[in-house]
Formats: sequence, structure tokens, C-alpha cells
Amino acid sequence: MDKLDNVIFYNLEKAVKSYRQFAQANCLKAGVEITIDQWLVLKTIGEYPDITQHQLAGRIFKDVASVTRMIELLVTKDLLFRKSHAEDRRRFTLTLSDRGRKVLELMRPISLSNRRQALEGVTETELQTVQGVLQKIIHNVSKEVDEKTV
Amino acid sequence: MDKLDNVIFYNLEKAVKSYRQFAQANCLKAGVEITIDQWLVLKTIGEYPDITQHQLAGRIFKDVASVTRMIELLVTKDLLFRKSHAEDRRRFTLTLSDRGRKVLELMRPISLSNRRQALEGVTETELQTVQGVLQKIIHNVSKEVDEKTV
DNA sequence: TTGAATTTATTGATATATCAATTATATTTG
DNA sequence: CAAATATAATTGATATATCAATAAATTCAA
Repeated sequence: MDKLDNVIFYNLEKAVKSYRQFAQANCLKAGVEITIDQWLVLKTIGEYPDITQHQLAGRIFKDVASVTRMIELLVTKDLLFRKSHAEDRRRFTLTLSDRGRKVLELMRPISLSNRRQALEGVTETELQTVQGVLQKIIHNVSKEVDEKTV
Repeated sequence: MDKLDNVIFYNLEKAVKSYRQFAQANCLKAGVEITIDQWLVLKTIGEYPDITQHQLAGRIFKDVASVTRMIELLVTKDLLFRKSHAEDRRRFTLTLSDRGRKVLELMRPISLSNRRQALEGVTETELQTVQGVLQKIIHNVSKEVDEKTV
């Protein structure tokens, strides 16, 4: 036993990667020239207009260094503006450009369709179970202060 | 609505990344100087001693180009041997070195413990449901010939 | 209110991801 | 068998991941 195929984390990775490739391919097919990761950044900025790059990194499970570089790229692509923050000069204010907003609009039906297709045949109950298990895993592995050693 | 937090794929990614960081940190704590990805390569070669790099890439959901570079690195680290394949000169035979086997042994209890900790409080039934849903997703997004267009 | 600690972000180094082009060898087929 | 096709792997280019070191601005505390 102990084979990788039986390990749930192996299958989690497989599902995530398969879905990503599928989603990415569908973006391209629809003519949207953006990576899933870049879309995640734009979408998150849309949801949280005053977010810091640090918080953004946390939300999309990336390193701040990665976020810095992704933002540079999105600015170069004219999807995002970055200007110094009015109240805190350490920060930057990130604003979607017209093109950025347009990309988000174009992506909306695509991502809905991606999810619908991917979840075909999965019941609402199953989905709830999965969400619950994912939350448990996330909780279990998040570094917490070990009571015994405090 | 339509917020990222409610999207199952977002939570899948979060769980995968959280678990990876957790697992990686525990390897380091145990003094094993290897990345999870490198471990995956070694482990897979251990399970399939005559595997091609192409098949290996498929098994661990990576590109053949990535695999080429990871193997170079593992050879440099003296965890792996690579020699020309006896019957097919396009291929290479990948063999674990003594050090490579030792690393796998060291990792065994660690990965078991990682999984046990991560799945604490998750029932066997829930696990079955998750595995089933993952299989469905993987099946749904895997590119298949569209019957209508054939 | 100055000096220490914290927060926000960048940069450099190295590993991995992905695509496209290329090389070498094997296999198929006319 | 020779030519076409397929398979195995590498390389280059670019994007992202991660860690550590650094810089700049802010906040906290003595």
C-alpha cells in the first residue's frame, strides 16, 4: 500500500492541476490573454479595492515577492494601475484599468462555465462535505502555537 | 456572491498549498534537505523502476521539461543515477542511489505523520466522498474527444 | 521625541511551470 | 528498405514560487 494514488493529497493536487489546465485552455479559446493567476490578482483587487500587496498575497496563497512581479506584469499589460498610496507611502494603491475591468467581465461567464462543467454530476451534499473537509485540513495544517511548549 | 471564498477550486488550491507548506516545513524540521516535488520524483521512481521521464511527468502532473531539470538536480545531489537505457537509446534508466533510498526511508514516517495530522477529525466516510468528487472533477476536465464534433 | 520594532514592498538567487523548437532514436508504412 | 511518422528527451524563453537580504516608511515605547 502506501502508493501515491491512494493518498488524498496526491489526488487533490491532480484535481487542482487538471482543473487549472482546463480553465486556462478555455480562457485562451475565448481569446482572453491572461493566466489564471493573473486573473486571480485582478479579481481579488476588484473585490478588495484598498488591499495591500501583502494581504493580496495571503488571499491568493502566494509570496509577496511573486505578487510584486505579477503586478509589474499586469501594469505592463495595461490591466492595472499602481500609484503611491495617499495615506501610507510604503503602500501602493492598485486600480483596475478599463482593460482590466473588461477582462474581468469577459472572464465571468467563462469561469462560471468552467466550474459548472468541472462539477457536473457532483451533488450539493457532496460539495458541502468536500468544503468541510478542506476547511478541516486547512485548519489542521495551519501553524498554531503549540500549547504544550508555551 | 461569486466571491472567491465560496468557490470550491479556490479552497482546493488553498488546502493544497497549505498542506505543502506544512509538509515541507516538517521535512526541514526532520533534517531532510529535499523539496516535496523532489521527493515525489524519487518516490515515483521507487514505485516504477523502469519508468520513462515522460511517464514520470504524467504521474506527478508536471511538464517533461520540468522533469528533465529536476532529474538533473537530483543527480547533482547524488540522490539519483541516470544512465542510458539498455534497449532504447532515446531513454534513460533512472536509479535511486543509496542516499536516495535513505531519503525515502527517512521520509516515510514523516509523510505518514503529515497526513495523519492533516486529516485529524476527518472521517473515513468523508474521505471516500472527497476522493469520489475529486475523481469526478478529474474526469470532467480531462480533455476528451467531443462526440458531437467527430 | 528619539530609537527600536514593525510594516510594506523590492530585489537577487534558485527551483519549478509551461510552451515551442530542436535533436536523436525508433517504429511504421508504402 | 527508405521516407514519413512517432517517441524520448533537451534547451531556450518567460512566468511563477520561495527564501533571504535590503530599503523605506510608520508605529510603538521608553
